[in-house]
Amino acid sequence: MSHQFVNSLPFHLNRVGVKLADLFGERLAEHAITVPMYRALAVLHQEGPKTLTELSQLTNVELSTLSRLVGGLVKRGLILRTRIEENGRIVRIELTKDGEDLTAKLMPIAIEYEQIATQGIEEHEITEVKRLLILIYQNLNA
Amino acid sequence: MSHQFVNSLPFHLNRVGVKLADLFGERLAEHAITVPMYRALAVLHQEGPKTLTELSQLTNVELSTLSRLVGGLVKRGLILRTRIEENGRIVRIELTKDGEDLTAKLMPIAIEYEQIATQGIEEHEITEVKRLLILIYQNLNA
DNA sequence: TTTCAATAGTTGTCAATGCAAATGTTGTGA
DNA sequence: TCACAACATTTGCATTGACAACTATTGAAA
Repeated sequence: MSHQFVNSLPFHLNRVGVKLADLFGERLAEHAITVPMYRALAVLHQEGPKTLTELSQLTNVELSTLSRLVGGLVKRGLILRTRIEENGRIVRIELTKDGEDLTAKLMPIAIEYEQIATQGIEEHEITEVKRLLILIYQNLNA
Repeated sequence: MSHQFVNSLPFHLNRVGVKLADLFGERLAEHAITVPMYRALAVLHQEGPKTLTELSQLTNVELSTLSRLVGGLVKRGLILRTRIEENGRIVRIELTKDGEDLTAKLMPIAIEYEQIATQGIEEHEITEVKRLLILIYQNLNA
């Protein structure tokens, strides 16, 4: 069978990814939060304090973009950014109480959209999709 | 189980999508083509002439962005853009010979990356992922 | 038919993004 | 310990991209 762009994996991935981010982004906007911001908040909530580089890798947000994004969240009192004592280059990024509270309010919205997305699909099928997406990611990084 | 962002479907989708676009985009850059440009070219190649709105829906590129993107490709002689006779509002967008030729050269690169991405994964598993991504997309549009 | 709403596309403006250069800090070999 | 490479983050600058406003054309109601 010849290659058909509109049936390719990248096409389907992009289409779903864009749509999901659009919908979720609309809802986040009510809280003056963007999707990349949410990614940062959610990772910090789940994984605890991180350096900028770590956070960049975990959120797939480019370093310079993330640096400014974090700056904004610091100004809004949602994030704390401190140079650590042991190594003056490294920065420790963590949620404040306000940041934790806001993230806790936003997570149900994320869950809601994940539920909408996976309606009528078996739990084990979603698990399988995730497993394959992890494999694909590993392939791309090899 | 509590919701874990770094195990959520959106997380995996975004991660793979960004990585794939990065890698493919690097290769396209040698031809002065961006990923959104390639999407437009590939859709036109596969589906034939389209209006701007149709092309926007098929490529998931925003209208105003696409308008300028198409403008650029017209200047480079890869695309033809003509107002149709029956309806002066509508624009007919199609590949030129040069556009067809270039797209034919780029498609193997897309196929190459799809192969890299799916290495070691069974054909039927990829088919299944695509099927589920289509379902998810439908859920999001309902 | 005339007016007004709807449609299709383009352009103005400004925020978001990313690369590359700059800053500041730590590690390392002579 | 001194010079310099490597590292972590930030900032300058130029591009991209999106929303909203605008233009042009068509359809539809009065």
